Amino acid sequence: MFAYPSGYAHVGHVRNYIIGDVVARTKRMCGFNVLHPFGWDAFGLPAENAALKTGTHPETSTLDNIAHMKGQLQRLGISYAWQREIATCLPEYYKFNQWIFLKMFERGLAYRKRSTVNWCPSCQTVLANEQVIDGACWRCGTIVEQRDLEQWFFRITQYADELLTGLETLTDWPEKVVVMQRNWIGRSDGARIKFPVAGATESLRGAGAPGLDIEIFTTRIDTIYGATFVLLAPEHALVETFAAESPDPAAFRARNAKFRALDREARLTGAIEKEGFDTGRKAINPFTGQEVPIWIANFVLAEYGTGAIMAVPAHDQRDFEFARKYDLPIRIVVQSGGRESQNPSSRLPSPSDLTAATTNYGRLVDSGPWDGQEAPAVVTKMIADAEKRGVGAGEIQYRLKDWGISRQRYWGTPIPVIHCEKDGVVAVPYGDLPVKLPKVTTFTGRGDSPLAQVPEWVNVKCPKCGGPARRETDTMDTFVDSSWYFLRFCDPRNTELPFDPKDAAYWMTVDFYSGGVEHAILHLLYSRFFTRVLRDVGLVTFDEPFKRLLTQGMVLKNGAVMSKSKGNVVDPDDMRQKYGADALRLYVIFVAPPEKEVEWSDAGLEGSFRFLVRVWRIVDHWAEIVGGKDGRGEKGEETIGVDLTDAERGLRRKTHDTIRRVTVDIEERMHLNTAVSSLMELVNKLYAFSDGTAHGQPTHGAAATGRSVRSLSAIRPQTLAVVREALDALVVMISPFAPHTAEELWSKLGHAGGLMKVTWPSFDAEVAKADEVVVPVQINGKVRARVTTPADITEDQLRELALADPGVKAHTTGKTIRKVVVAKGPLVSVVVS
RNA sequence: GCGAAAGUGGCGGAACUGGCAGACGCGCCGGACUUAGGAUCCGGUAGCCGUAACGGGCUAUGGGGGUUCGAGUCCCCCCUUUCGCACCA
Repeated sequence: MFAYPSGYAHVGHVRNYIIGDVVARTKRMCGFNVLHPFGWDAFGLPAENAALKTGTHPETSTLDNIAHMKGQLQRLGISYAWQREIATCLPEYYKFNQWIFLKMFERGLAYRKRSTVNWCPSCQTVLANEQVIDGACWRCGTIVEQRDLEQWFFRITQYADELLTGLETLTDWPEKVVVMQRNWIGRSDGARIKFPVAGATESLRGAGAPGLDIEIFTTRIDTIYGATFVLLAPEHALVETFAAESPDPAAFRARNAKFRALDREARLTGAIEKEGFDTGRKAINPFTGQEVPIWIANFVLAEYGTGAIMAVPAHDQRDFEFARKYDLPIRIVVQSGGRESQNPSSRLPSPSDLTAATTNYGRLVDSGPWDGQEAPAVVTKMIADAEKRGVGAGEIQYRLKDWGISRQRYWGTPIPVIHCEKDGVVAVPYGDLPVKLPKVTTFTGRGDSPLAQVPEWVNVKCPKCGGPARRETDTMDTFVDSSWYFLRFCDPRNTELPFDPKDAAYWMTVDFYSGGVEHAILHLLYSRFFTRVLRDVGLVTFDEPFKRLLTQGMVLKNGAVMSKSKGNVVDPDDMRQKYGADALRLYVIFVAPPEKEVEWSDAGLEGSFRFLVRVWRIVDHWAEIVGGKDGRGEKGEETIGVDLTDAERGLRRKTHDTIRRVTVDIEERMHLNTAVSSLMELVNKLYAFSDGTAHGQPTHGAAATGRSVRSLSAIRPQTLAVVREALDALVVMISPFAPHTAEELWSKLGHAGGLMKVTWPSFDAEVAKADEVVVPVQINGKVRARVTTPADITEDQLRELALADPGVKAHTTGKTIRKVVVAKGPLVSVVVS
């Protein structure tokens, strides 16, 4: 588990940890060697922002917060391997952020470029595309601005296709997350096609330039005969060229500038009116050979594809609207609907009758030599044709962009490079790692990198030439820290490598990973990327880091997500003081399945508390007789199962059936809430078995005497064995949920040594099976009778028995029996008429 | 607009692969124990209609169709909610 040390954990956070702990404890008892570690995502803006306000250094506040939250988790009895605790703000950790960065730099996976980036004016730093939600900063919700900056990027796009195909192997991930990642990566198969600019003059081409082409990207090359104009993004490189040679360059530029401004606004608010204007120039459609006008349009995105498109108004709704608005030609080249016409041209609607674009694939018409052919076959052929003629080629586009990791902030990992006037960008030698964060004490929040204020840190000698040089003053996005922390857990104290590959091979991959859906793209995509990079570096041998993913629901209070500012935070420490850690643990598990959102309820917590008291009481009731020194052992195990009364057999069956259900619920289905209800049923059964004698206040051991109606000598050894079996199983199975209570009860039952060494109970399927079953009999689909039969009855016997039943006869006499179905269940279904 | 998931008592939720809908808990009602009970134990609790009695009948899983001996579960249409994507050419 990994958490941002905000200072306090509320029950929403804690729910996630409890879910993990239940699984970890169960697996441990099942004999697995479980790695259940905890770490701190300790770098980040909030600590630095707090420093701006309060003057407390981020390091101080972060370490204080960690200490407090760690206490909260420990008090809840979460069984973390604290000896493997890590914190990303420590040089021992971030040294390897830098190490990995250098490996990526060597491989060309970390690079620097100037580009337009998302700038959050409130956080005073840039954001990756993934970190901009609806045009706003993912952290503070401020609308982002665009800035032109020189930035470090990770070349995640190099792995785009692998990240996409890898999704298919993630069968234990929620489909929702897989779909979100697939959409984010956004692969489009299409073609890049050149539309030469008609009549390109020497001045336009520039001296010796090969020719002036507009390259467009399309996924619908099959509609290219319907491409009746070309649209450029306002940011397209040719726009300025066209402006310069236009009759009124100033006006041209002004109109375009309006689009660029509008375009940014549109991205933030949603839809805008599609607008554009004619450049006055023409391009040549390389398939039809016809000249088509070139326009600039505000809805064409510069950052996707080539920043230019061929417009096919008949078969693209956006182009259609644009064409109608500006009265541009529309040419239909795909038959709509399909089968209604064998004679294509005769039934085509007239373009002027169209009310909307038809976007279906279908038989081509009015497309020269391609007439009558259909997608997808024709798409392949047309791309091949374009390649042959040198006017284009097949191309795959991704929506995914490279990951901008530079942050102009202090509280993060320094990027380990040095800028030398002579040698340019030089990597810090591995031997000089870590590049430690200098102690900056004044935070201005100005938006330049705080590290730049520390001259003795910034000014260094170039590792190559020894000349004067400056350190990079940006720090890394904190998502870098969290992209590989799970690997560090395998070998957290390694000083030479991020981790020993042998340790990673032993522990990885992560079998069970849980967190909120908010990580569906950001963290989970970056981690998948890092894992592949580290694979290529040779540190791991697998592609996917997380085998099974659970996206757990949030805990709401008064219908809203808990937050300090809303004042609706439920503090686990308060609840623990009132009801105990175990009741809190049990409640958050029982209230709903892990992946569902829940509304916090004190009454529900109280119910869980009551259940634990009830467990305590029933164990306490029997403890002395069952757990006493003369009770355990001699009179015990050899007699179990032999010569039992109905009630004893019933309890035994319930015990074994409960073991089965709870085991399946936790280990396979992750239905932790129903595992608890099964345990509740077992407890109810134990009360019924105890015949109303187990009541009164919970005692603390000896006081049980006198309340028990039966003395030890009056109890059959068989009874004792059956009860002991039930109580032992109950206490062990409840221990993942309520470890403290279970531990206490375990010793009450006379066991020496704690639960840590106990193995999970196993069940006997034979015992768990009922020996008599009540079989419902349906007549024409309605249950009309029930027959009681031995469980091992054959189908034929059951059929006869059912038909002979008086209740069934009442519905069948005088009618014809059409059909009798004996179904597993079992159930008998009779059809009469 | 596109895509996905979900919709079950007063409430949270069960129902595993198409097989007795409502497990378990909360709440509520009743009983026992008690000077007392807001503790505890026992029992009841989907709705409607009947009965002297219950082992009675009907209707019920957002609405409407369908497949099936049998549908909360599968298929089609619609409604609502939540989430994701949103000019990606």
